[in-house]
Amino acid sequence: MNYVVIAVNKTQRNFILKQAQAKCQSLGLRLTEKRQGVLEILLQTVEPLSAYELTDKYNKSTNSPILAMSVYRILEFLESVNLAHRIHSANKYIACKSLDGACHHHLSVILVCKSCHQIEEIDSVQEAAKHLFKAVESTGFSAANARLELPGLCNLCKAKLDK
Amino acid sequence: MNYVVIAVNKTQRNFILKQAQAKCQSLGLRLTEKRQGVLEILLQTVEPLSAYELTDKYNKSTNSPILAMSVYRILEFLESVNLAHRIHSANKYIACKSLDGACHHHLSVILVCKSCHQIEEIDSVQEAAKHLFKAVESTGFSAANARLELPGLCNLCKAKLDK
DNA sequence: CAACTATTGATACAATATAACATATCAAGC
DNA sequence: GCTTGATATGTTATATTGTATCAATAGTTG
Repeated sequence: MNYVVIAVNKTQRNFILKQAQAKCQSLGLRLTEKRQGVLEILLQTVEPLSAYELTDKYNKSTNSPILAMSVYRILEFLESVNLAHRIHSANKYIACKSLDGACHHHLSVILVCKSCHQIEEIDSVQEAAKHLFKAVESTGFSAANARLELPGLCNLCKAKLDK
Repeated sequence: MNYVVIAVNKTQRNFILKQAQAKCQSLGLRLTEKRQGVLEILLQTVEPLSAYELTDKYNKSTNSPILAMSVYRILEFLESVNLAHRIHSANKYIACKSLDGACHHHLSVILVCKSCHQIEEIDSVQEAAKHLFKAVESTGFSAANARLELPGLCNLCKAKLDK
């Protein structure tokens, strides 16, 4: 069972957006128009986007443009409520596409393909991740609420390289 | 048992440098003077350094200065032979301070303290890391030779915050 | 409405990283 | 030794990513 998907369709997008709205409200925060707009673009996009790419996409899809500066601020906000993730190894950003309320985020695992640069956030290794976190915490380090970026080769690229 | 240390003394540094020399030689590669110089500075420094900080330190300690461009290239080289690691979440670099031949690098774990920004590369969670990697690989993704950056709070900072 | 806070706009700039081409150094074969 | 090819470094320019700062606007609360 894997509730995290790569490409979300329109229905899923709207569902996530509604959940996002609810989440912000329950935290006493505002998912403003611009913030929602940024999140929507991230949700519509399969590959991770840099802040500037995101800005461009945003401005091509609207007549009230936004500045890169604001996008950075909005990304920070979205990250703080776990609606978006920053991929440090690529300096890019993705929407969290979990459909089940984003409850696993304290130890989510993100696979980063070195060849095609696609990102996949997987839930199916929760158990193993939990063990690793426990092992780490037994050293005295608090690794709570961490995201794990795992570089490697995805299925498709491996197949291509095998040819 | 933990063979990875944070601060290495002069004896350890020389030992690591010798191992590094041997390693490069065995790979048919050259650990040139500049490359060794960069590695030495990384080894002498506890905190991770940015490429530019590294350049400055290098140039303060020599009369044949180096350019940031070269430092980037050298870091790339050192990384390719696992003598240095890039900390993506900080855009900084550290020397690998493993004293036992750097054999664990296909799944090393690096702890990054969000408060003091200290880095610790730990070997003591090998088993748990191995399991996680296996779980990931069972999804079809090849995560071999990956480094895991784990953000969190280190022992010392946790103690401080408890006060 | 007034005062306050949160959000966004706008400009400037810092920090990080890479591209492109030139030059130097080293090792191997002649 | 000399040439040649490969590797390494120098040099300059520029791209990319991210932050600081202050002004303006929108939303909220009394």
